Amino acid sequence: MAVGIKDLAREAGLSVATVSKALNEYADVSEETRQRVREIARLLNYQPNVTARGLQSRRTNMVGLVIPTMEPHLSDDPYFLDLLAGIADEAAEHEFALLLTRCAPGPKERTCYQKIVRGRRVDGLIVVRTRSQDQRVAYLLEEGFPFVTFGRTDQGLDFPFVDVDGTQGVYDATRYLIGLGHRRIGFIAAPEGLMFGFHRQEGFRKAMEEAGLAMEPGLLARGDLTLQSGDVAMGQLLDRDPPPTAVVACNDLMALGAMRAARKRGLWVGRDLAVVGFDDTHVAAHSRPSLTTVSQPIYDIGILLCRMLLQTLQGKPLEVRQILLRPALVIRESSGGTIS
Amino acid sequence: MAVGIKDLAREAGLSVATVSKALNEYADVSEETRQRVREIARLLNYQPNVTARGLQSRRTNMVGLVIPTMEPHLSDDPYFLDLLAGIADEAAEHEFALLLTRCAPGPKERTCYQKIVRGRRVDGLIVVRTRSQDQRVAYLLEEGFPFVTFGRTDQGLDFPFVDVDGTQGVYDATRYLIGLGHRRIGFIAAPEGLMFGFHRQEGFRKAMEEAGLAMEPGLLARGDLTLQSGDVAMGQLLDRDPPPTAVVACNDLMALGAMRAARKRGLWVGRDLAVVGFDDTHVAAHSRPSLTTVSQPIYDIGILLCRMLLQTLQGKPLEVRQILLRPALVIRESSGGTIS
DNA sequence: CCTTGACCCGAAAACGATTTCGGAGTATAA
DNA sequence: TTATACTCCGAAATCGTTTTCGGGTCAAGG
Repeated sequence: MAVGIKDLAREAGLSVATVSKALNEYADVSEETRQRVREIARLLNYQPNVTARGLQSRRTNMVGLVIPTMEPHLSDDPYFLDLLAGIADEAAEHEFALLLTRCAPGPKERTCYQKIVRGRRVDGLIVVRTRSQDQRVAYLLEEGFPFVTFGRTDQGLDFPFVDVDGTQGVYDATRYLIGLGHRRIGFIAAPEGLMFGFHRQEGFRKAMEEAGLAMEPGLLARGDLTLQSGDVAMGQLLDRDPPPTAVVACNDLMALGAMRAARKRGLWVGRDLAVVGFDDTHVAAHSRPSLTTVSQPIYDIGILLCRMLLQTLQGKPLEVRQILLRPALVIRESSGGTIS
Repeated sequence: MAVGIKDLAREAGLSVATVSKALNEYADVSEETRQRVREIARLLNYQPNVTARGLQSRRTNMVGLVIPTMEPHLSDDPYFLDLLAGIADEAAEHEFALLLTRCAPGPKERTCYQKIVRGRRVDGLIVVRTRSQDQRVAYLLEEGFPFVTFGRTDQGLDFPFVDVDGTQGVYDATRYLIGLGHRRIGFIAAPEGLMFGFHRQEGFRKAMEEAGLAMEPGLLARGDLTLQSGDVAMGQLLDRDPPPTAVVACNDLMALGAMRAARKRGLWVGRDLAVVGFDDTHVAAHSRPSLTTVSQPIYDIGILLCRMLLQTLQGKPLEVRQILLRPALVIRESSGGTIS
């Protein structure tokens, strides 16, 4: 059933070597045989065995991505899909494929990466959702394995990355709220260790400090990025006396949860209370009230990440190894809270 | 840098053959050497080269999935991500990885599949979003390549699949609307050729027919599954005179678009007008008003699909080759439309 | 006529593992 | 003592390509 290069050789009355060279644009094969071989290959629908070719060339033509979420359901992070789309599209553009795995952060993670790296399962990796002390980055650097990350880390290592300036984003959002007159602003943080959560929180701190506003510990809650946790966190914030008049959440999902919690208490978000999120996922635009949030071009980031990785795989050094994108504040209904 | 089986052999003073057998639980190697080899492998952090192993075993330990959407951004189909998660999780469970590609339906599609199949890039494929005359299914069957689909087709071919009974789902939803007193019910259909769209529309037709209600052509609009197209389609429906009092959309996204269109015309969905969707994506639960929709266990479907595929790859015949799941109507606010 | 070079082609060695098969060594039975 | 069986181990083939390197043919040049 499967037709190999030997079949072509037999059919053409040539050696496999010549056939191989004919198909791969070698110079030392006559134009005539090249055409003949091509024709036969077309007729027999020949496609070279990727594995064999990979063994010989020591390349897999695949980039890998390990999704590091805890929960089985991924839709909690809707932006992952757009990121994947960007990566897959750019990869396809260069005849690469995307190898997808999932592995929760933890002790098994190292093994997972070892299998991929030492087993040469892919040519390069894209690491997402970086952590402050990221063992994955350290490991890949130590192995000298090609990779690019989405996000920076906090361990003083040098490696190529693309990141969104979360500090700037949340800073802008918070200043906007302050500009509206808000003074008691709550913050729903991400789990500790997540680099993007840290940066975003920094933006909040900075904006508040600049405005001479105290950051009450009581106005800082922490969630785990899920909608439910945003609901719970918002409940804690609203229990304060006096409660905040505005709340910044570390991501859209928690912002949505926060809105739900407010609603349950009879508060009208966008009037009694302002809420802003981060990510500008599709839900943000179509929730009621629509969510004011900070937008990052996630699909394009996927493209960018993949492009950078592929370029290093080709041996070409990157002109720009580290990219920090400035996100944009998107103002919608949820931030129209009254100045209390 | 890379440590191969030869390195282990040299280190252990054994032949590569013995080392290989020691690591692979062969009987003809003494317990003592087995232990020693294992220890050395552990120390050197040996991981067998996946490509070489694959060439020998003629298996890649990968399942493939080609995403067949037209648009670059995938979030239009939020459920894809959960499906991927299910597949990836189940694959990981069996030491498999998921190879992801994207290829829009069209003439290039066949080439894309040929490369994968004849190039033996993966051991088996998962085909999603089946079409009535699906060339992909026909091709895979013709090649005798292992695959499972999410969705049936309309070409009288026999192959393993998992599907959700869209007819039943929309039937239930429509009957529910009829039960509320609605008589003029619109339908926003999916692009032609998509099998799930056909089934869902059938459910609508059946319910209407049973209730003795006419299916006016003017109350049938067609979208392309995006939110925008739902908006447009709803516009057309509301231009009818008299307009429908309820609308069933083929998926949640178009339902959301429909709600937006209604809102733009000053209609209050859930009071002036009923809208129901299909999929029960996360947006559905958190839109305002929340969306009444038909729910399918998409993550579990991913698990199921992958499990079926892996089982056939192991040579075990499937006890159940074709699975039709019954979806559940989830009643929320958007269907609370007045009986006109 | 011999040499040189250009032009094609094929034998064979990789790539890194697995798997077959035979052989050496030792213990047991005749 | 010899035959037999059993335990381990290693040489070599294999998977399907690519790539190196040498050789054969033929025309042109000396």
